Amino acid sequence: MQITRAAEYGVLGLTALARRPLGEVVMIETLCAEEDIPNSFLGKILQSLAKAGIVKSARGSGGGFSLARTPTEVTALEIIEAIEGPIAFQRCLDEDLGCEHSGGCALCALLSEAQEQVREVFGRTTLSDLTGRHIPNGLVRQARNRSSETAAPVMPLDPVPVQPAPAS
Amino acid sequence: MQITRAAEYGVLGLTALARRPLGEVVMIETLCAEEDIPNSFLGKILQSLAKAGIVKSARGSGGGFSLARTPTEVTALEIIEAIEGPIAFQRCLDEDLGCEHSGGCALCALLSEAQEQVREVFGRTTLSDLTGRHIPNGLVRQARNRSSETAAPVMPLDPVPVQPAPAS
DNA sequence: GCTTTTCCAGACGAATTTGGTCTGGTTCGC
DNA sequence: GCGAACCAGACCAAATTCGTCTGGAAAAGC
Repeated sequence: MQITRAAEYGVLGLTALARRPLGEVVMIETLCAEEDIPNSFLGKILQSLAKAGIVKSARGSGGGFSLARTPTEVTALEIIEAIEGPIAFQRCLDEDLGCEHSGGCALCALLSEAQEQVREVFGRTTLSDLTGRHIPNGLVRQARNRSSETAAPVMPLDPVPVQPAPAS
Repeated sequence: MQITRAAEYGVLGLTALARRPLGEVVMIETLCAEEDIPNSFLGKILQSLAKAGIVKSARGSGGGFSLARTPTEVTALEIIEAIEGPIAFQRCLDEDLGCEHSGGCALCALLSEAQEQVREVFGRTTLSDLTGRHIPNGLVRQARNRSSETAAPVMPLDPVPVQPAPAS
C-alpha cells in the first residue's frame, strides 16, 4: 500500500525540471545532484516518462531532458502511472480478467471506490502545484556544506498542505 | 499500490463469519473451505484480527473463531489496518520520522491527502456493507461440483456497487 | 569520420516483501 | 489424559523493489 521509490523520484525529478524555464535541457546528473537521487536509477525512470510523452530527451553532448509540456498540463496521476503502471488496488481492477471471487464482489467494489478517490486526488494535482513549495534536498545539503556551521534553515517555510481544488 | 492477499483474505474470512448468527463459533477449516483460502494462512490472519479485538478465538474441541462485535460496528479500515498495519502511502507518513525531503514537501502533502481519502472510504464501509451481496467462492464451487452439469448460476445477482454514503 | 558526450535498452543482482507452510506448543472439552 | 482446536514463531520460496552495470546508438564538435 505504498508508492514506489521510482514514482517518488520521478515526481521529484520532474519538479526539478519544472523549476526551470520551459524547454531547458538538463542532464540526468544535474537533476540527481539537486534532488539526491541515485544517478542511473533516475535515468531509467526518465526513460519511462519520455515514452509517456511527459519529457523529451536529447542525446549527445549538450543533451539531457526537458519537459515536453508546461507544468500545469502534467498531472501527478500521469506521472505516477507512467512509472508504476495503472493504479490498481487489486488484480481484478487492473486488467479485466474478471474478479477471482464470484458474483458482485463487495470487496472489489470497495477497493474500486478507494482507488477512484486516489486517482481523483492525483488527477487534479499538477506538476506546477507540486513545484511551488518544494525545496530540493540536494540543494539544501549543498548549502549546508558550504556554510559548514550555523545550520540555519535555507528559507522560512510554512508547511501549507496542497489545497483541494474548488468543487467542480 | 495494492492491497495484500492477507488483507483480502481477512475481509473475506470475516464476511463468512458475519453471514452467521452473531457469536457462532466457526473453525478455520470451515471458513477456508467456504472462501477458498489456504488453511494455515487464514489462521495467521485471524490471529491478527483476534489481537485487534475484531474476532474472538476459542481453543480446544468445539473451538474456533467468532465475531467479537456486530458487523455494523467493524469497519474495513479496522480490518485492513489490523492485518497490514497502518495505511501509509509513504515512509514519512507512517511513523513520524519526518520527511526525508526537506521543507514543506509537496509530494508528501499530496500522498497524505490521497491516503486520507482511502482511509475515509474504508472507514465508512462496515463489515455488514461487505457481507450483503458477496457470494463466497468456495460455496459456488461446491454447488458446481454437486450439480456437475447445467452450470446454472447459483443465484441471480445484479452487480450493484457499494453505494457512497450520503454527503455528511 | 573520429571522438566525446549524452541518452537507451536490457541484463543482472541484492534486499525486501509477500504469501504461505510447518512445527512444537498451549488450552479446552470430554 | 487425550484429542481437537488455536497460538506463536521459525522457516522458506517466489515475486517485487531498488537499484547497478554494460554495451550500444545518436548527436555535436573537431
